[in-house]
Amino acid sequence: MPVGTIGSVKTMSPKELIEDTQAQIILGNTYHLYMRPGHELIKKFGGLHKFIGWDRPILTDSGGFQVMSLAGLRKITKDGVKFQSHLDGSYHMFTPEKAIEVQNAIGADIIMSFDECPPYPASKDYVAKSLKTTLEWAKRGKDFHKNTDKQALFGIVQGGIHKDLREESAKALMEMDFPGYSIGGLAVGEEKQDMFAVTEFLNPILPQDKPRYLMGVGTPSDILKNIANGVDMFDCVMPTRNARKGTIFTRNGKLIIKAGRYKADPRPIDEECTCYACRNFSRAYIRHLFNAGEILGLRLATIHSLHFYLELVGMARKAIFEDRYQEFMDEMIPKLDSLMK
RNA sequence: GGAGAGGUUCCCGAGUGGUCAAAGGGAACAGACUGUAAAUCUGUCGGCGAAGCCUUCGGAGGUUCAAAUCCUCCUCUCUCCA
Repeated sequence: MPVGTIGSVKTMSPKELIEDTQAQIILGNTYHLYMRPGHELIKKFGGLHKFIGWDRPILTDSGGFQVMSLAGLRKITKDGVKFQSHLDGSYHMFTPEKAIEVQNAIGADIIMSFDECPPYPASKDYVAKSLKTTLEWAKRGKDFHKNTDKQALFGIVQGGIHKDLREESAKALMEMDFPGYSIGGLAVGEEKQDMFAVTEFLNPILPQDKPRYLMGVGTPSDILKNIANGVDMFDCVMPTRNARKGTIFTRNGKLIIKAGRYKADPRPIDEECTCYACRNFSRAYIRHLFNAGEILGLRLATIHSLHFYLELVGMARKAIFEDRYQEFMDEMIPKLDSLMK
């Protein structure tokens, strides 16, 4: 799922997302859309789909991630989180009910419980306490959410890298019976092996017939490995953010387009790729656009990276259906996170 | 022809006796980025393996313990006047 935090997958029009990257669903963010332009305004426009001109599914994150990423601007209490706006310094109270109310107004198809995403490292005591709060908030949010026919509310499994806490979290949420389960609090600085250990551990615990969404992950190889651990859905800013900063993902590894080695390289970003950027433009040209600060460079890099991510998971899906996923991973992973030289 | 200003490390540009291998910016080069306060941030940027040494501030001499900085001549550029 490409990430469009404030109602826009940066540099991409909905038309490009559909035609050039094959995106089926995108993300929005409750905290950011609440702060600007405001959920009431979005509601007046008939919801986020209409406001941004996107008629495919949308998933909104609840603002739980901002509890961590805006740590300097908020205070957590049992009732919720008091944020100080990163835009104008004004104070705003987010409660689990408020997060649902805002998400109801925004109108995404899949919405998230309000959670605390604990930082890493954090003491186990802290993670346990935070988890308890997050579970209470999940219950409160679920009780508050009435629009269940049109908006599927997911619970978020927390618990850091601790298996006992993860199990406690998953089972408590399953008791509440959500239509889908998110796995949060990973890829926040812990060792990769710890992240994979958590998804592997949760795989047999979470229900088979409900989607599992690993929040905020990740690199191409992270995604393939977590698919092997039973994850169905991913979102990550990496393909878009890194593309804008000149690191482009390909099936042969990361390509840093600004590197001098591509100055006169006539090849496309990826010779096997069929995306718009690769069909029409050389590495030399895209590098030139980046070095000259031209917006088109950011756009072409984003088109390619999103196209690649979505193609990659499409290939993974196909490999699963053909019962050769392990083989597929063994072939792809060594290349994916290498640095193209 | 006369008067004045100036030539600094890839570029622009500080620096007017020692703390200067020389501020700052740009360019260049290398990298980071995981539920987006991000078209951002970090590092390198004369040579040698570090302490240190060597070469460098238009050119050639000179003064001084010490010169990018002071003096002499040469050379080139720019501005104004004729």
